[in-house]
Amino acid sequence: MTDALFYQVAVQSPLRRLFDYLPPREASAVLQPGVRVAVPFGKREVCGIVVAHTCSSDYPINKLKPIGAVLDSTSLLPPVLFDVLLWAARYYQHPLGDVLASALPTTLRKGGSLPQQSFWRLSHHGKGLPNDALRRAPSQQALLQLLQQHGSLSREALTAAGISAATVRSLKNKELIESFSTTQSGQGFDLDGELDILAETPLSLSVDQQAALEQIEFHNYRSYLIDGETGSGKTEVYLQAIASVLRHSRQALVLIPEINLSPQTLARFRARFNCPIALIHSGLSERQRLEAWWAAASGSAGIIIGTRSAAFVPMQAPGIIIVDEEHDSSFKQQEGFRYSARDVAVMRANRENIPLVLGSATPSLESLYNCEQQRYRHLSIKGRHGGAKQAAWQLVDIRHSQLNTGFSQSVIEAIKTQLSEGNQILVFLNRRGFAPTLMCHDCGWVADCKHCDAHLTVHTNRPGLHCHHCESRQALPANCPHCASEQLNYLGQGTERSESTLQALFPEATVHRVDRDSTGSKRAMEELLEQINKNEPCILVGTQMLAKGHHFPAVTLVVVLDADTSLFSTDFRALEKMGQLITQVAGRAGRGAKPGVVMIQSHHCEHPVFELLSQHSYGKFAQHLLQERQFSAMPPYSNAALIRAEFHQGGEALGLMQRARDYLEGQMPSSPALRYLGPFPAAMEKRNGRYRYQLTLIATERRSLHLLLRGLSHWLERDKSARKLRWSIDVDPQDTI
DNA sequence: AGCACGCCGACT
DNA sequence: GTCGGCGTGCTC
Repeated sequence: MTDALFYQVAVQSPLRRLFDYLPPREASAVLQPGVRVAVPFGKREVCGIVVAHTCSSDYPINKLKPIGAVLDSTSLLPPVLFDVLLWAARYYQHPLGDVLASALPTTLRKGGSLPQQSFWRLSHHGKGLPNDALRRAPSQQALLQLLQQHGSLSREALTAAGISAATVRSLKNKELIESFSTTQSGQGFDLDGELDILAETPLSLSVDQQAALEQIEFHNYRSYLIDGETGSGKTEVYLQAIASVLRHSRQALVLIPEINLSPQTLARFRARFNCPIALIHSGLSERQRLEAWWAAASGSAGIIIGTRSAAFVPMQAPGIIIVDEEHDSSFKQQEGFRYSARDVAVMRANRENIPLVLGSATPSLESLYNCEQQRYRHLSIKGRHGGAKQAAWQLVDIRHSQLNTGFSQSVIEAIKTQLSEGNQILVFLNRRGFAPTLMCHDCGWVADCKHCDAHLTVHTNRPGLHCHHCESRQALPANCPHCASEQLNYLGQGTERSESTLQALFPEATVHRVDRDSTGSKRAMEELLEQINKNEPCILVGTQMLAKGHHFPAVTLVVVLDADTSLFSTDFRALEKMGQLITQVAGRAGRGAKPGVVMIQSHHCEHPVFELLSQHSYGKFAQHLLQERQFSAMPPYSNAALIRAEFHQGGEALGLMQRARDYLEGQMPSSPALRYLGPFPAAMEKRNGRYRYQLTLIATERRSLHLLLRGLSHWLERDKSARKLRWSIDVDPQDTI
């Protein structure tokens, strides 16, 4: 019993602990952290990941089982990334097995192997042939000679050398050659035979761009926030920073929001660099995902562009991480492992000792705060590169005014003028469907969802009543189900209604609707964008899909139909999000000599945020919000966590949250430095048939919050009644507190 | 999460 | 008589 050896293995399960195993029966060197192993787990065999080895185990030794097969000779996760994953599991209070799995494509998670490449070589028999063999079959002879020269060649290399599949097959049938496969190798990215990494001359930089680029230190960690309005040329700074990294044979990781990678942006990357670019996003097939992941991990890709999950992709030689549109909420995963890819990127860059560049025209309050605290370096890029003029803002007070299904007279006039001048108009309304409510005029009955605390939305395009919070749908009734009246009224407006209103007002104009219903598929969206980019006069009506990432050079008028909903939201980030959205939309208005106009309809035009935003100063607006957050000691001036519970019977979920609060207060009593809020019903108490409650923790000290959450996660895991209902811990939550 | 065991209703 | 509903318990 001198040199006992046990392995601590993480398996994908909701249990926040590791499992001890005996070494595999077949002797091997000590397994390193990150190596995948097949282990017996309950009644099944699963793929686990070695986390550590120890010389003792708390578990009864006679109950320990040995590791089955060892799946990797070396770890798939480089040590620094492995540390980042361990950190993330602790920070977000999530089971390590799940966290480690998020760094692997599904194939590898389930124990599959790395992409294999098949090669052909001479068989034993083939090696013995004289040089002039097969003289009468020239193409077969050519293949033999190639293999004699090179030893072995991949299928692709043979095709490139002009060898047909038929030739290969004949030699195989004669048993002169044989195939074998190995893991695709990829040491360092291939410049495609070019001498320089650059495939084109970079654009010349403005003074601000140059200054920003010069601030970036490439050989150590530091975070930079590049703050520059739409069109100021952030992308060019990224490209030139990436070029420096590639010249040192290091890789660049670029994180982008979901759905945000426009073909134009990708084309720009491809045109600039002579190196392979790996794309990692949700649209990939499993095969493509594995290939892209391996291109990053093996080092064959110089640039990796990906959405949230790419924050965890292994890299052979990381050189820089860039997070574009860092304020975007899609960087935060909203279920399961609730991490923020942006914050993970900061930690990863820190551990890798490489620069991190965050970019946005409308930075998050968190990042601005970090600049204030000197944790990030703030780099501003001013002025639009093309010299386009700033958009003019116009607040439209709609109190007392006659609205035509949501449109004020002055907005209608403005649209008419812009159309007559051959321009495009963008109408923004954050509500899908035709009308958010169906109500009986005679008895007041309202169409409600059976499964959610929400009204059903009237849709005319795919006619029916749809719930926007669960899957439920039903036909549009002809009569009130309560009093049989035929007087059913549509209250309020969604994008479908605005579309038909605009079409009625401007029968000769083209109206495009852009929302999840009209452009469900990627293809539909691309076609629409192509149509819009012909720059012919038209009206675009849509939800926030319109605001994200796309560039519409012919738009000269932007209309925000309803800015009021965000002013009175229970979500403490609603104002921040509204300011970001409106600023982003406004940034797209105007072209060349034609300045844009932004019209905002509100019942509360005197609200200070409009004043701040309309002076073209997102910065001042953000400062204002930061002061409010500081005053109320909310994030980023404090640290928040949200404990949620849901169940089809409300009482039990609420009861659990109440007991969770009691437990927490027993650990650390409430104080100004540690506030407990709730448990309260969630913003929508019942959703999809489940009753939802939440408990909020707000702490000035991150450390004490984490200590508390650590205890709570174990308490919840041990609690018998908690096992049957769904609960979660959300660190740095995005939504309602 | 999976997967088993376990004890009560409508089917060949 | 059994197929199968999902409650409850466990995984080194």
